[in-house]
Amino acid sequence: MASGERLPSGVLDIHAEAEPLRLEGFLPYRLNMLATEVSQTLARAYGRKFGISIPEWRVLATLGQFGVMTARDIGGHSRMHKTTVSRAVAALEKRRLIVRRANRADMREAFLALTDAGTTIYQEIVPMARAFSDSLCEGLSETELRQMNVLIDKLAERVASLGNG
Amino acid sequence: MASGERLPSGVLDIHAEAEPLRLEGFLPYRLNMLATEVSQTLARAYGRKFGISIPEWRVLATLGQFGVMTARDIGGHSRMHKTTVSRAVAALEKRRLIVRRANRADMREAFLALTDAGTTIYQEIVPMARAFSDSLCEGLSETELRQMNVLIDKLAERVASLGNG
DNA sequence: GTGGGTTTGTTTCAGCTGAAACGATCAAGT
DNA sequence: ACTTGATCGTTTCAGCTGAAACAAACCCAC
Repeated sequence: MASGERLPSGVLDIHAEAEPLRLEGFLPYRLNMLATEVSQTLARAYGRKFGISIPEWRVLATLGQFGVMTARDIGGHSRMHKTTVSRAVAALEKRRLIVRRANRADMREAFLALTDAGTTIYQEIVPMARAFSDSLCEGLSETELRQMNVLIDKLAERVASLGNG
Repeated sequence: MASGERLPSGVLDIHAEAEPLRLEGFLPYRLNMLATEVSQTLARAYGRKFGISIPEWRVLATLGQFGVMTARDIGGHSRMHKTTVSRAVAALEKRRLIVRRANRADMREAFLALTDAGTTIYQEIVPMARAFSDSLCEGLSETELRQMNVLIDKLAERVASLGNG
């Protein structure tokens, strides 16, 4: 049976097989393909150039944006698992791209911040990331871009409520 | 400096720091967050119920859609790495959800197809996946949904050309 | 202050992933 | 037929991921 075809009205086809799912038209699948491709293409770019993994880039990006943060807050903002953050932070600290300073008011956590070297790399990656994003959005009108962001927000809100509720 | 603010025209601020990147407004990041959340929420649903991983579900879905295929074609259509396909196929075959039949015309490859048990599970997952997708798209108008698909296509095409060219 | 429960961050461990090497098969040229 | 090179699929191996266990520090009621 062709997609979109209908049974004669009033007839319930209890015994018919379910219509097969066309994967390439299935929104969750389409979203995931696109996002994976986008993410990996960008990651290849800065990975080749700076030897930075995705979690490491996210830590750099978060610290570049907010200045000083704890590992917990970095994870919260960039939605990374605390173990992922812990390892990315350890790697970046070893390469002296970030520093860890004690919080005397709470010795469990530590304040993290970019070093000068870290800031330098950050400021090299940011234009690369922006150029990539701009190039990606080339061909989308201003209206389409706004629409895309609205749609992402709506879907994100929806999936969050599906996951929890 | 606030986002969107401009320097006085004619002035190049050679020495100014680059504007920090707002991660939560950065399209590649936003896309990835959304897709990951959508994918994992759906995977949790059929994972809990049927003990099926994402690669396994993709193999089932591809075979459910196309009937008989080789591992190579499954990977090509669902964009999975050949080792991922190989392992998903082995697991599904062990559970007798798919069968492998030799291609006498080319003994390197094998024809794969759903068994009755595999078809049964497939036909149970499909409505669940459809319901999830429908529920996700609730709140999006027909127009917005069309627009979303147009935008995904445009971005996918664009990122493909960025990756290769 | 002490004990019980919580929070921050690290480590351990088991599972997943993909690059690379591999065996088997095929196709084409000689 | 034999060699060469490509293709299909599996296995190996090294790296990444997150759940769970853990240590250290915190908070608070008693």
